[in-house]
Amino acid sequence: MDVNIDYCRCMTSLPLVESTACCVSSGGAPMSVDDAEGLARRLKALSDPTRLRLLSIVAGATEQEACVCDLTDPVGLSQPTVSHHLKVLTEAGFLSRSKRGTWAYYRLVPGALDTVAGVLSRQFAAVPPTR
Amino acid sequence: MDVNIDYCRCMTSLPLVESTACCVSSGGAPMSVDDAEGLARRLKALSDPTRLRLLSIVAGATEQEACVCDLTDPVGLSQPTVSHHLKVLTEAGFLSRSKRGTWAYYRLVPGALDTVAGVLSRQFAAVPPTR
DNA sequence: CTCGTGCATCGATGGCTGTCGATGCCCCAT
DNA sequence: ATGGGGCATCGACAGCCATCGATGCACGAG
Repeated sequence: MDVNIDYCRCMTSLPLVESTACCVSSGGAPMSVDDAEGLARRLKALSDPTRLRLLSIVAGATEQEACVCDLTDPVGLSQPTVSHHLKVLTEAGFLSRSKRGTWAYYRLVPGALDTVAGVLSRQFAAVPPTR
Repeated sequence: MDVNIDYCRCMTSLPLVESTACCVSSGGAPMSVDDAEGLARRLKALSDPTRLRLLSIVAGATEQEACVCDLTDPVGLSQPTVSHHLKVLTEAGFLSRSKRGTWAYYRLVPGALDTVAGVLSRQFAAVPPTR
């Protein structure tokens, strides 16, 4: 809001005189707002110590599968809190949930973490000054 | 707090009777609390759409370098807010700051994002049931 | 020296979020 | 049918955070 179009004064400064202007011609287009929000939402799901530990426990569990009762004690939090974190991770696409009998089993979604890691590596690769 | 050691009843259930126990023997040790907090802190710095866009603008800028006045208009936020975000990214180790004259130039710290991406890929690699 | 400019910091504020106890639902065993 | 246990949801609450205007600081230009 209040997008004051007064673009840095880059366009009004003399060329070749870099010491009097802080111009950046931005070789590549910046990340789109939508892409940024999507990636940020997934990263936000990962940016909690408890959730990271839950993921690592599930990843290291037998058959890469764990139910809620397996997770409350290792992380030392209440069952509602653990359920909440698992829901966040599931809605972010990192865990899948399958209910069998009275238990709800969570497992890693294959490739979900690698996808985020790949975006982090690629999206922000510094473009060498070859252009 | 209140670590009630009542470990799931896994150890008290009969072996081979999987349908009456939700046991998980957890092949690999879960992520340590310290590691989880450290990674979570770095991911939290990345889990904001504005900060992701700032990183991408810096990455795409000429010489991979940009000052604050280059960044306020593209993201459409006030200068104090942009300064705040840049500080967060700098303290998390993703940006470096160098002041030249009146301008403060920010640039990507080489390898910082790749390190986080690598941890995400490796730390949670599903251990195949080979043990 | 003085003025203007780029930037960081401060204080305030509204919104989000991690946590818990209480509760309700569903499924299984008896 | 009845009881119990696993789990999700609800409501509440405290702490954190993104954002802003105002202010202060440092540096360069005149």
